[in-house]
Amino acid sequence: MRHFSELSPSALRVVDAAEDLLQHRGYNGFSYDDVAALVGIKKPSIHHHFPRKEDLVASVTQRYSFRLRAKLLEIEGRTGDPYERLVAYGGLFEEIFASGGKLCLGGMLGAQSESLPESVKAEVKEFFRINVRWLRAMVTEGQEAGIFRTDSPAECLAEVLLCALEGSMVVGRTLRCARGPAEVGRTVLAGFRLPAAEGKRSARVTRELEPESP
Amino acid sequence: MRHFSELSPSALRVVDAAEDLLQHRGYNGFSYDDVAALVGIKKPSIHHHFPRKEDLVASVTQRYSFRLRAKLLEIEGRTGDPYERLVAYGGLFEEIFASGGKLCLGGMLGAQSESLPESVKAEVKEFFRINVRWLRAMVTEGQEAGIFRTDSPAECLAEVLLCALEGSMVVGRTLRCARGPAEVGRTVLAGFRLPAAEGKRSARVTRELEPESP
DNA sequence: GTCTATATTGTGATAGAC
DNA sequence: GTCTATCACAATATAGAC
Repeated sequence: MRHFSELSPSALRVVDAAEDLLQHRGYNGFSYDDVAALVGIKKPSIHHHFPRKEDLVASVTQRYSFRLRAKLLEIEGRTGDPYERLVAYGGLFEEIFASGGKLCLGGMLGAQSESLPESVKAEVKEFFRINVRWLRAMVTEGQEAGIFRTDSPAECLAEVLLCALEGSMVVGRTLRCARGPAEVGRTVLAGFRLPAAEGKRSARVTRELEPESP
Repeated sequence: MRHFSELSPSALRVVDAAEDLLQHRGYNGFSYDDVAALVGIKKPSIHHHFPRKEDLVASVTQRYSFRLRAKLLEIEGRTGDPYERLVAYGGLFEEIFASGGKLCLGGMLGAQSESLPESVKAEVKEFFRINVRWLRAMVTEGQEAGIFRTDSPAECLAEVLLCALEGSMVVGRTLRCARGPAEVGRTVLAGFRLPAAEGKRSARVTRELEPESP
């Protein structure tokens, strides 16, 4: 697959439109006609940029993961405290959800996993791996700093936060009175903290993240 | 809509097949032909029982909620301890997920909410309401018994557990190494408990659930 | 209740002109 | 890059016989 950084301006507008449609309606919930209508060109022009739907959605997901990495880096630059970083991470989900009730692209495609072409499934898997890897590193820092519980492995706490945030969008989309991702995230994180750590900040915040290649 | 208890044996087999397809592939991920193939009859016979897809899926969801109510009652009969009850609740999600990687029907349809007919959306909403109402009652009992944190409202903790369990199926379906719903549920619940309450059981377990009508 | 046959529309995709 | 025209097929849905 061509990397999205090599896409033409027109192709990028197609990716923008497809991303929005995907987050609202899922893989089987939008058509090339829908994309064409949003972009303001005709259906065959979409096929010119992305011959198959599979190509288009894989590109959208690839860019989505790239942007996630940038946001995680931005959070790392904003604060060194692992707890604050995880709160900010929940803010990413809140931001998406508040922007018109969109679902996380990973959550939407993950739910529809069994209807997806392999290439798309692989991109979704990579998206979740990026999340879990980063979260695990943050939780590990918090545990080593003595502010997080250690009765569960870091990876388990990491996945719990991810699952709760993904789920909060699914439930919140249907149940009007439901909490948003930000509040769900804060509540989950409160359960991670050791009672003695209330108000405490991490002493060791400069530890580098492990490199991304497995 | 006709109540599912009045459905003929043939119609029930249609509902069975549609439920399975819905949990695997979602609303736009299956067709009347798929249902017909599973049941072993032809497409127009499906239309005879459920004229529109909307009718079929609404019936599936209605029955799904009914069965949930039965399972919640069964849990209440099994143990009086609110913590144990919530662990058993997580077991319901584990059971679904372990049964061929199915998603919770509510989670699947909730994600695709914006592609659903109104009648189906209403049934999904009711499904989530049943969950949250029951969970809130259990959490409240745990709080009053002094085993759960009270720094968050019962409804907030209730929604966190629901969201984490729904999310665990979405993430777990894509990420092979992910925790299952049961472990996610137990980890969330560990975060609900007050440190002093470790090993403690609720003293007051006979409180009735509030009636279902709001 | 089930079937064959058919209508209608939508959808992913291609050919080929500009 | 974009278009018109078109294809092949799948999907929801209906008519009417058995």
